[in-house]
Amino acid sequence: MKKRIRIKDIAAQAGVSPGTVDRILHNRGNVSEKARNAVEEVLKQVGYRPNIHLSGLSLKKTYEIVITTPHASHGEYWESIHNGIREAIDQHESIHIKTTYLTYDQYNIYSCQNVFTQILILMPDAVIIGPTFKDETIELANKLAEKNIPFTFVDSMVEGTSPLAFYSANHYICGYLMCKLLKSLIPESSDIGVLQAIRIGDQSANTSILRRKGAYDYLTEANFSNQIHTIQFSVYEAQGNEDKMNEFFSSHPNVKGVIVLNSRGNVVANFLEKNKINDVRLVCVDLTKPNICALKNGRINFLIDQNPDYQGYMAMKTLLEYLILQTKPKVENYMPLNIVTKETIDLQLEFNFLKKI
Amino acid sequence: MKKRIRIKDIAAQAGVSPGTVDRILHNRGNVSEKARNAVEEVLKQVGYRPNIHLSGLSLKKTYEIVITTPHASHGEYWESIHNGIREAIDQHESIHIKTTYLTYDQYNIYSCQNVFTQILILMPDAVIIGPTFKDETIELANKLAEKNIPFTFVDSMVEGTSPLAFYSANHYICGYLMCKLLKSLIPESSDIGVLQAIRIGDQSANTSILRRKGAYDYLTEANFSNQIHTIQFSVYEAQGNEDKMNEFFSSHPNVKGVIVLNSRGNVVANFLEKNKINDVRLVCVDLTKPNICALKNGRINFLIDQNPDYQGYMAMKTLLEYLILQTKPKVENYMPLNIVTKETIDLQLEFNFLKKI
DNA sequence: AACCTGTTTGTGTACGTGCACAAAGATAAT
DNA sequence: ATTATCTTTGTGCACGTACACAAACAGGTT
Repeated sequence: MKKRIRIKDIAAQAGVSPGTVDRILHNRGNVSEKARNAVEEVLKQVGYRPNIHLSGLSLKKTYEIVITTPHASHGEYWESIHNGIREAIDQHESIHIKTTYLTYDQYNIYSCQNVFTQILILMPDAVIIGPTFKDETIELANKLAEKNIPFTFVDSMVEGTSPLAFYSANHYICGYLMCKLLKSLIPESSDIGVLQAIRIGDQSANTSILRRKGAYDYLTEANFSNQIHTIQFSVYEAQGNEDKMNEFFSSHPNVKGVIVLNSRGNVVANFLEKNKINDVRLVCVDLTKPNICALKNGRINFLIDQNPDYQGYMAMKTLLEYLILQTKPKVENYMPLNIVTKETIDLQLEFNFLKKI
Repeated sequence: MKKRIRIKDIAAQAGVSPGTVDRILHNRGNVSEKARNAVEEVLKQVGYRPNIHLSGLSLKKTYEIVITTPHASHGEYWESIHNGIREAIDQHESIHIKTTYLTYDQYNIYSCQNVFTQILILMPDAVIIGPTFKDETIELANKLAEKNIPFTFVDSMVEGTSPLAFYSANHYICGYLMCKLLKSLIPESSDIGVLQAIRIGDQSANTSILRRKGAYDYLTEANFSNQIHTIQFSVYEAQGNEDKMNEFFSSHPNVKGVIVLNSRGNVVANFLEKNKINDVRLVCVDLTKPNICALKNGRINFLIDQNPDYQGYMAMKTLLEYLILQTKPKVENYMPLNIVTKETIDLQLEFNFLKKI
């Protein structure tokens, strides 16, 4: 049981006052070469780890942190990320934090541009970004970097930026896995359907694209010789989707398995339910309420959880520790992909809830 | 952004001094009815949540906590539980804790009895129990309850005891799930093998028994009409096991899938590898190094993770919060059962590691 | 009333850290 | 040498909580 090392101890060992050590630890300047060297020498030896909860206790500053993601109302996925962020703040209650949630319409590029402009005006201490539009995100990232404002990504990473860290599912592996699981559920002779959303504008950062690539690569590797059909899907027009699925399933009767690359798996599940199509297996992503429902009633066979709450939690935690302790985190962080079934869903949900860590 | 409520605030509102509030919060006695009522009234209204990290700061007491489990050397499973326990202690660094690890041989009842006697002599402030022998555990639990020493279970719960909480996988569902997954991997016509360890003595708390029940119940529900064969397995005699498996697989050529109810799935995997049996699928439990290896090389198809590190973490965290803040936790806590495959294992491992929460 | 005894209440300090402010040196200008 | 200015260093307080100790009160006995 080794004794914890304090600022006071370091000061004594280096032959200076605690104040001087504090100035060095926080880069406040006004320290002589001599003192700096002495203290840094000691620091190297002892491996000082400050206690963030006590730091917060006497910290005067209030940190302003902006969180920008698609509107949470567009799905519980983003809500979970927001919950994780709040959890991290709760845990660091001794630190004064002012959060501003600036969400945008993920299907409207102007909404996103507008919000990103606001962020730069606000000049926050840090930013959490849930990206959608690639070019806009890169521009924001560059401007933040210019101003030395640290930022983290949740949900996905955008190439060409230098975040403090990102927390994302590995969407490629996710797609790969979905197809592998689906294959184990359907007859050898069956075709496969791949459902994805239609997007307005060009956003190549899109998670669905990575998932799709993973899915196709799996099928290639597994020498899948039957047909693969794509279903395009609009997020807005419910009736149009109904028609499209109707047409799809009647013209492709040999499709016995479908993967849904976005979080709207429940729409397909409901369609199958309504039309009494009982021999089509479904593998989907995201533990949204309707998806959970469809998993429980057996329409969805496997559901992949990307741990959005944990993403948000870590994105915020990382920022706070960087702001207060200058801790440099691991940059690339891929979430575990949890495979959830009818049997394990309740355990999974309870866990996520009590992940009050 | 609601302001945090402090002891001082409560005191002011109740018209007493902070010292009095403190006495009430910590049941130190010597408080008049009048003062107690006034303070408890305020407490009801404001919902005071003390900050455990600051409590630790001025706490004089050193808590002695005993952890008793099977030897960690018997498998990385218990080591993971121990790691979780250490993690919780790390996080509450401001609290003075003295831990004593008293491990026993899980195949030797005398070893267990011996260790449990020692615990009672030590008179610790709290105990974490990883149970194996049912009767001995019940006796220990009763004696601890008599002395008002709180305790938590990890790995499994023993009926007839009243722990502060337990953190365990739902072994029944685990077995059920294993069979369900295995079924999706093998031909319709295949038989199934169920491998379990031989135990010395009678321990009906055994996790394997619950898993087995789950497995059989699944097969019944799914109207499985082929044969189910049991393989008995000794943990000690490696050569004997080799012979047993040899006999088993040659006399049951129609077994194309096996579930292993204990953590030694890798033994079967290695046997299949060595004997070039390529058409038998395996579903196993626990992310031990050899199991991970067998998963990666494709011999094990699904591996179930019971989150042992999280069990240990919560078991310790719960005790600390009870000791310091008198927080009464949720008693029954079943871990999520994570289904891990070749594709997701690396993500899962990285996550467990950085679960530095 | 004066004293003792036991109960109830209030006050003050320590814990580790951040930061404001005072003190002490150092350098330059008069 | 004195003063002013700037740099470097040290000191002390606040934060929220636990706990030791002192103060105040109540009741009973002489």
